[in-house]
Amino acid sequence: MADAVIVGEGAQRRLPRDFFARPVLEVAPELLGCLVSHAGVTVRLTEVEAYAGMVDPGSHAYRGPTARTRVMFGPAGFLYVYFTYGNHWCVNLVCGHEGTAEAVLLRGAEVVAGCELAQERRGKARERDWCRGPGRLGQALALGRDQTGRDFCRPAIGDPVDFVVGSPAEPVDPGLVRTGPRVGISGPGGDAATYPWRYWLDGEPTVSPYRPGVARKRRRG
DNA sequence: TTGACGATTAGCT
DNA sequence: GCTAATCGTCAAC
Repeated sequence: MADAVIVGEGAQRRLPRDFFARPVLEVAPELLGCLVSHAGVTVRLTEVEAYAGMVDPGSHAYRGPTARTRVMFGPAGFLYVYFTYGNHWCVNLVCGHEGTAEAVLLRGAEVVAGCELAQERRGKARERDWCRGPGRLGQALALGRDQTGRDFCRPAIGDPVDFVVGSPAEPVDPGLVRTGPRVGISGPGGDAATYPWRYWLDGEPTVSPYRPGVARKRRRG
């Protein structure tokens, strides 16, 4: 059953590449409620953010491809995992068409299977904080540098540690979907901070707290 | 080769 | 509420 996410007695189908190969602003809200499984833990997404590549000053891809961001410029259906603040790994799902560098950052989720593993990885954190924030989510799912570039639309043959994005176990009420400015954005465009490209499910305790980006001095040069 | 910065978090007041 | 921790990345030198 490498082609599905297992939750209890149910199995949700892996989302196909066609699902991700669309404009990121269409894909991102539809990911809410979807199941993500990796390394023995399955979560239900409650919060995501869209990043629109080279036209988005808030995106890592804004300045064009680098060794780190190259995977974002490839086809949809691959993981972009980046390291930040000396401690944390954050995971993105590459979307859109090749060359557009669009991606969805997974920011918040609820653990629905593999609770013991998630708790072990998250130490003494409370259950609602296991995946509350992109760094925590990455830790609970045991994601790191090795996962960048992984094709999550195709079963990992011979690899017991698969990464799967599956359809929701239960339909999501569209009336619960909220949008707002993205967290921590303070890029050179300024306006990027105001784009309402953060999506979350209203009332979910696993949605991370909003924090505006801090204004910084211009980099030298 | 260098050093400022960061799509954050945990811990403390 | 505030801030230290921590290190990969990338632009500048």
